[in-house]
Amino acid sequence: MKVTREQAEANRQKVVDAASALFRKHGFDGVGVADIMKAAGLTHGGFYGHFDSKDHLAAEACSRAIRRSWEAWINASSEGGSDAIVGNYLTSNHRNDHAHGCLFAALGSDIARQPRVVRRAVTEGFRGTIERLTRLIPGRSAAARRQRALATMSGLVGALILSRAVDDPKLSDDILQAATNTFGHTAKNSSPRRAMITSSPLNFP
Amino acid sequence: MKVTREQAEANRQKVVDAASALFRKHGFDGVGVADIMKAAGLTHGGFYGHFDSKDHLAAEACSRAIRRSWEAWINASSEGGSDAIVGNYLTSNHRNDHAHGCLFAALGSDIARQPRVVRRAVTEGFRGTIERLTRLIPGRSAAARRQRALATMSGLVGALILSRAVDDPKLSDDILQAATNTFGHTAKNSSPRRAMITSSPLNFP
DNA sequence: TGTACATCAGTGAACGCGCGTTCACTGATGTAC
DNA sequence: TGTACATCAGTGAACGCGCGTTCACTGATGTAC
Repeated sequence: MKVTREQAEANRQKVVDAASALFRKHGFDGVGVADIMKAAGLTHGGFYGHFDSKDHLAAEACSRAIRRSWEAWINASSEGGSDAIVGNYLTSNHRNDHAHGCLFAALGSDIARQPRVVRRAVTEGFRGTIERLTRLIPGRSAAARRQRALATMSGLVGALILSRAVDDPKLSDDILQAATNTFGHTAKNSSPRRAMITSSPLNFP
Repeated sequence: MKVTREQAEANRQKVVDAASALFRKHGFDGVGVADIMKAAGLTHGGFYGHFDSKDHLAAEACSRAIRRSWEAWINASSEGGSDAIVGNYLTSNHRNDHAHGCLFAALGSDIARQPRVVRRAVTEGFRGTIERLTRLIPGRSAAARRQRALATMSGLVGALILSRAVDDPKLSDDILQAATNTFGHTAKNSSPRRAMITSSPLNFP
């Protein structure tokens, strides 16, 4: 049955949103076109009226996931600078909620194996994130700030991925804790601390 | 046709080695049992004489991949300490050769979605790596050294994953460079450098 | 040591299933008059 | 504004393919005598 043009556009957006959550939760190969359409309240047959292929949807879903989540973190952390971002990012809430968290952490090692469309979308999303992060980070020169942004990003993404990979909750917490202390506090050479990592002041996106 | 017991055991090892490379290169879902057996010079039918399931092979392949590669880096870097490890790890050779590189970087974000056997194997491999890394890293207390090991590991894995995800070679190099400067040099607050990242003194495992 | 037989590592066809994609169809929407 | 028709968003069956796994079979190995 046909549907109004606005409804059709709204349905399209629901599909992208559903994909953006499901891909992050189950991986690109762990979720099918039919699953995504079902989550959006539709049937799979109509998929190709909206998208050229599963890969094209994946590219859109990645762009949106990156923009949404990082915009929220960066906006919420604009006053606290990079330390606030680290604190908002490295929470156990974020670790436990793959579906709405950082796409680089949820799908990072898969992206290198994805087709061109997806990699391009992710690369642009990454570039945008780094640009905004660079503005928030202190440093003498623009180059120094960008370098710190790139390194901080690496530390955050790596820590979240490892904390999720590991089977032991204690070890997982240790990883988040170590990364929080190392990347989050300006005083870098401090000895281990026991800051709160169990929840975030920001209910992350 | 039957085969000597030693030959059978050798074949089994070849399968694990093939799997360890192919999984890192193409992902768990990107390679099939038949592909692995073919790479080991066998046919797929004999697979279940050696392994209970694809997942059980994956667990063994992960253990071996982690042990092999990290033993090599740590042994080769034992004199230079953590700086040497960072230098040996964050090379463009390593970035370009997924099949023989760090398993955490190659499959990191997939591991959280793998069955128990695989996650357990990876967790034990990670623990072992951190223990050895902790011994190499300077620091006042054991806790401080372990914290530095965990954070350094996060930085390395994250940087390699992002440098592979990104579509633009220049940006990819920038990530490796930033991580090398940040995690590799004891003088942490130095401004950006142009150290060589294009190749490693060690032809990594 | 030599022979006869049981064992079992490896082979290749087959099964069942899920996936990405296609397609004929439906019926409400949008448009021409 | 009202009517008749064309459009097209969404449906659900179907197709082709690849995958993990099973199984009857083969023939060299290992063993009992």
